[in-house]
Amino acid sequence: MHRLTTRRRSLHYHTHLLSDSAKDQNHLISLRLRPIKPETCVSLIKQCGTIKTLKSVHASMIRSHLHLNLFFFTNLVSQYASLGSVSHAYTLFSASQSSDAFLWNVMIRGLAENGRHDHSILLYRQMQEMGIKPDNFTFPFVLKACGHLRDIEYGEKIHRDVVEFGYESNIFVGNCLITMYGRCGRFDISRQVFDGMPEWNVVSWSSMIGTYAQNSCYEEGLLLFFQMLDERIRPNRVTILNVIPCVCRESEADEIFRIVVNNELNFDQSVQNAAMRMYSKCGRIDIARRFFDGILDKDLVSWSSMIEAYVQADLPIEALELFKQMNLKEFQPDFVTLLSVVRACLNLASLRQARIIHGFVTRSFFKHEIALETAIIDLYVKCGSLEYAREIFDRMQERNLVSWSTMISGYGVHGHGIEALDLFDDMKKGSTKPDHITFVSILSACSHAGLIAEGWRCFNSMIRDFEVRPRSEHYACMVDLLGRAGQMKEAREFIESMPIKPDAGVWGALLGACRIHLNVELAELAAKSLFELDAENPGRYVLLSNIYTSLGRREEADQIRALMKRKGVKKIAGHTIIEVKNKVYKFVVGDRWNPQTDAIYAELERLMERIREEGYMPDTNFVLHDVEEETKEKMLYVHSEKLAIVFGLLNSVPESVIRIKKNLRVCGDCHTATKFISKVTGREIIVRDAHRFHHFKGGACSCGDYW
DNA sequence: TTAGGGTTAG
Repeated sequence: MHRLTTRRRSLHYHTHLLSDSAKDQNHLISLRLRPIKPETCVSLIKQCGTIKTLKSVHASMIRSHLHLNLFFFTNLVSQYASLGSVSHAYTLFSASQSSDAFLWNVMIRGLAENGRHDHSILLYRQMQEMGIKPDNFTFPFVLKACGHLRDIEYGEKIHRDVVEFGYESNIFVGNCLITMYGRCGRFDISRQVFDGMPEWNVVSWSSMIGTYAQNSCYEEGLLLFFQMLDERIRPNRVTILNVIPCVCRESEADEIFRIVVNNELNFDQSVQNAAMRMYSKCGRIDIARRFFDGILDKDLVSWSSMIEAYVQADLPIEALELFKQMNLKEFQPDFVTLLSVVRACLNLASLRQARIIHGFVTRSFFKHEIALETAIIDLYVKCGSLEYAREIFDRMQERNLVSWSTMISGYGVHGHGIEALDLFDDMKKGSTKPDHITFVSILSACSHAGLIAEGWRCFNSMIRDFEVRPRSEHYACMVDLLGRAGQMKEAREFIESMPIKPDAGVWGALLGACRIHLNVELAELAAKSLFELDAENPGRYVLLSNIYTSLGRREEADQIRALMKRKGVKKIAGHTIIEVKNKVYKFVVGDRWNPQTDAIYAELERLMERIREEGYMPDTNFVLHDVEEETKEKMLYVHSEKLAIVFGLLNSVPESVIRIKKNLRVCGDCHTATKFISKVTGREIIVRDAHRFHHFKGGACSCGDYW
């Protein structure tokens, strides 16, 4: 990350140099005309806009036999550093015969401002070893460096120095302490410093608010902001930038916006960008878009923020469209933008889009950023292509824990348990140690593939070999593993033997297993806990209701539906998406929005007839409504999965693979029907559901009917 | 004092 910051900084300097070059030309000409006088020396140094000019001034000073005293030295060091040349500054600094705190401060600041935070701290240490006392200018620079490095230990040491040298009541030092502790995640100490200060300025308030924002203490941040207004302190634009991340409600957003207007604060680009994010976070993507459209000179952050807003709002198509427009305007996406765009694609499940974005990344400056490469591996996994995912994984220059875990879980969700285990073995041979997430990946891979003995082996090796203590997620994976395999008694005993209290994930795994094996007794036990622990989750109620329906216990199923209504829990509407000829189409149950609706329904009718001849029997247990059998069958026919598949069949070349994505778990009847469809049409159909992947081919599914 | 996000599972 620091590398990126430096890169951005140098880019900034570059433009800065260009704009100043004309001014510098005049500067150089005037230098040649007259010798340098001591009294004009410092102002000449400060006017230099490029290293080249500064070097000429420096040379003229030597040519003019000017005595380079400490004051001139310090100004030269400072100017070299602020023009981005730390090496020149440091050479000069080291060459100085004498030194004082001023010179050291300038060098420490120069290092910190050029992203060399660790060196800046090192220099602070050396300064003390040399017996030079730090002053009220030293502390802010070096505290800032500690904040950047998240080095709280050294930050605390400097805090002790602050007390020792008697700068505890200095408002500037205090403000920097607040920020340093905040960046290190200790907002509680920041608050102690804030409360202990003898006086505050607008920076103190802003820093404390920003600290709360950074540590996700939004309530506290907002509270302090309004307290600040009560104290009649006028906020500035940085206060606004700091408080904006704390805003979670539309009414608060309106209030902040009103304050900006009333105080006539500069509504510049960064405030506009922030306002945009504020409204998008409150769920008002429309207002965010209005702000975006209103920004006259949009910068990369504006575009990036709006794209991310669409991703957050689960509007991937809009996000990608904006990305396209951004490229047309010849904005080069950077690391942050690309990560957003990858996440947009992830929600779309479009392999074609994944290829395009991958191409973009490959041509960009950031192609070997591990986070981005890993995100793309995950993207290919989620778009159904393990081959591409593995290709990138194998070609990575560097892999970290996350890359390994991603690839392992990729094999897992596609039901390739053996490959996941092989990769896990490879990982163990190297220097990367698996963590708790790797174990979730490998255990769920075993579960998806029904590998019970291997699952047990992994679970037992967690603490023994890797000192990873099982968490509730791992217990949930084991319950899932045992339950899917029908070992219901073992699953129950496993839960009873847990050393920690089972959470919703554990009970949910048991309930899911009960749905497959129709075990009402255990289902009711699990549901009892779930209706307390996870009362808002509609999926839990639907599962139990389905179990009752499957066993013909309609009254109890009705009771569950009534319970949902009473509690105000709404079923999530299912939908399926499919991409055809570069366009993404979305289907809901009984959908008639598609322009090809008539053709789809006609083909559906024909297809259903054909698979019936092959032996398909509609499983009407998956229809919740209390209606006649024949109507039930009709309702199954129009499930979004089936509509999307038929649409895919109608609009793709023979023998191509059909890929669809469902937002919920695929319905049991659709699963059976899809197996038959893959057989009669000879097509491969890949379904991504909320849980895993199903590869349908020749009448069978890769999940082995476990899901 | 300050800007967009932070990759893996469930």
